[in-house]
Amino acid sequence: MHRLDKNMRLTSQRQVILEELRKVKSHPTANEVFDMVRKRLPRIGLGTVYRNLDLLAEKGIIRKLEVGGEQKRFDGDTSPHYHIRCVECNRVEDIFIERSEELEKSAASCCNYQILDHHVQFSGICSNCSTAA
Amino acid sequence: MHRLDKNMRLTSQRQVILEELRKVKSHPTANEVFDMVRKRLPRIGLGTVYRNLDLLAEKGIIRKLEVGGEQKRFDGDTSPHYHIRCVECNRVEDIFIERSEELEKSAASCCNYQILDHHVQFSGICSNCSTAA
DNA sequence: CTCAGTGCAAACGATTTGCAGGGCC
DNA sequence: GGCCCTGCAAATCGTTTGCACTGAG
Repeated sequence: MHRLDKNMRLTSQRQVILEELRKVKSHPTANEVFDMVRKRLPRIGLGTVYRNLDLLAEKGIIRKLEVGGEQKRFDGDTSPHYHIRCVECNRVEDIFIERSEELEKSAASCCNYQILDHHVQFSGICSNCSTAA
Repeated sequence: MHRLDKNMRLTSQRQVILEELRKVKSHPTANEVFDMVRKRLPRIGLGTVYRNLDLLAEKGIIRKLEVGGEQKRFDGDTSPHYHIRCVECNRVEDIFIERSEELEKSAASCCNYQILDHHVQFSGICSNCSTAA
């Protein structure tokens, strides 16, 4: 685990949630994480999964994605990158293109916000779905 | 109203919802639209508001925003533009910078998706909140 | 007249929360 | 031993939906 707050305990639940999330590249929902983790910790509760995902995201150890659709998704990879979502199957994948600093500059010059961050969200049709159609 | 489908009727509810949405630049949630519309049509139901907002968005007459936070927001302005959300007060405002076609090109070359669209979502602190803090 | 659209209320799905007990530090 | 964290279940919140009725075309 990265660094924990002084008062943040290293419980087995927290550890397993983080391990499982880092294993996959699928940007799972809380429920999917729950299912993954449940195989190793059968008695874990869904509430615990939600609480830990939120906490880990707050600490910057994982990333919480707001990529549209109904459920939030989580990403164990915190390196800067964008995302694309398939409008057919809702799969979410990484887009590793260089973060555009130009974007924040242009935005800063046309509104009076102190800009903190930006994210680019692509949508499209994945190769799987385009062959299926 | 723009153009309607052959089978899409021009009800007063639909008309008022669109009018009210176009009046504001605040990117209201469904509930906020409901409150705005209710002043003119006191007996309208929340379900009707949801149904019409979804329908209008589907037809491309308005835009449905997935900008993070819990509720979806709606934008009566369909011209291409980005958005910024204040992390303090959750206000959402328009960012009228040129749409970057470069982004979609770079994304296309690093994943095998047929790219349909992209949206840039900025986050920051609005002038109101930064003076208040 | 017909059928898309409505009001209403109940249903739903994702997420949050209260609480009593458990286990990390 | 304190108190953060857990499991569990009930509560909450945004949104959707079933149904009988209404009104636009």
